[in-house]
Amino acid sequence: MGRKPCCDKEGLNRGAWSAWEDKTLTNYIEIHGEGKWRDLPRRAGLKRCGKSCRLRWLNYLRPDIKRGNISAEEEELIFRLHKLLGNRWSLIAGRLPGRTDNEIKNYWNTNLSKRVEQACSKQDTKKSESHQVQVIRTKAFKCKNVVVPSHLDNGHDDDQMVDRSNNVDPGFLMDFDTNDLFISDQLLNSDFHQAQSSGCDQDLVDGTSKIEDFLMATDDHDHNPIFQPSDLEEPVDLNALSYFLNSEDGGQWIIS
DNA sequence: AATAGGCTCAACCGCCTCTCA
DNA sequence: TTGAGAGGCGGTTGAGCCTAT
Repeated sequence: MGRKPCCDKEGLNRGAWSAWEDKTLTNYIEIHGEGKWRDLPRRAGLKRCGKSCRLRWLNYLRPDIKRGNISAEEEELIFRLHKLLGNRWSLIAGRLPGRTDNEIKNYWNTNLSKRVEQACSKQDTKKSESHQVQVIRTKAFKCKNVVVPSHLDNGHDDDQMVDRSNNVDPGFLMDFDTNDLFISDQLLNSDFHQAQSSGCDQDLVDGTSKIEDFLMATDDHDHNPIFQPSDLEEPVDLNALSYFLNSEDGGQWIIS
């Protein structure tokens, strides 16, 4: 009944890892390499679940793990990537050498999320005065070429649509059911100078500029078959974004 | 010095995706 | 094409540490 557990939990150690277990796992992986996690505990002589071994190695024992405080630069990058990708911790971690998804997730939950909440409450106050950001977002979703799937375009007003896409940049629509990302023609036309001159905040301009770079990079059809001009009427899924982030071009624009 | 409450982060859980036979 | 198993992922938990009283 139900799914078979990944391993027999009877007689297995749980909780914090001992120094001996760490050493045993490290020695085994140094000799035999990563992978075959299910068999690894038995082969290595560890009384642990394979998943537990994998997690311990990836999050703690790997030699390239960077320990210590997150730098201001890393923090800025996490902010930007989270704004773009949402809670895609592994994707975010992929852009921060030596950092793990678990570490970034913890850091976000304990530090950055609070600051974002504070910033949002400040922004709400600001919005009630000028409605600048709201206007820009509404414009984005009213552009004629916005790709809106029929099951989302069900008569909700713009505000509700914006609420669903709060974790990505304005001009994007995130379908949380399918994880598809939709882009408005405001961004496709790259009218960022207008957005800038209209007085929207710097984060908005930075966010849209990043996506402009993304779209320009994906114009290289030979090297980026995932996203082509003919696809503009189709949703851009996050795998495409992931592909870009993991490409050389992606690294350049994130780091620069 | 004792302790209650808050915080951090390693570890676990369960679901999802990918791979391969 | 399909189903089982392995790996990967994000959310959650709880032990241990820190801080305020």
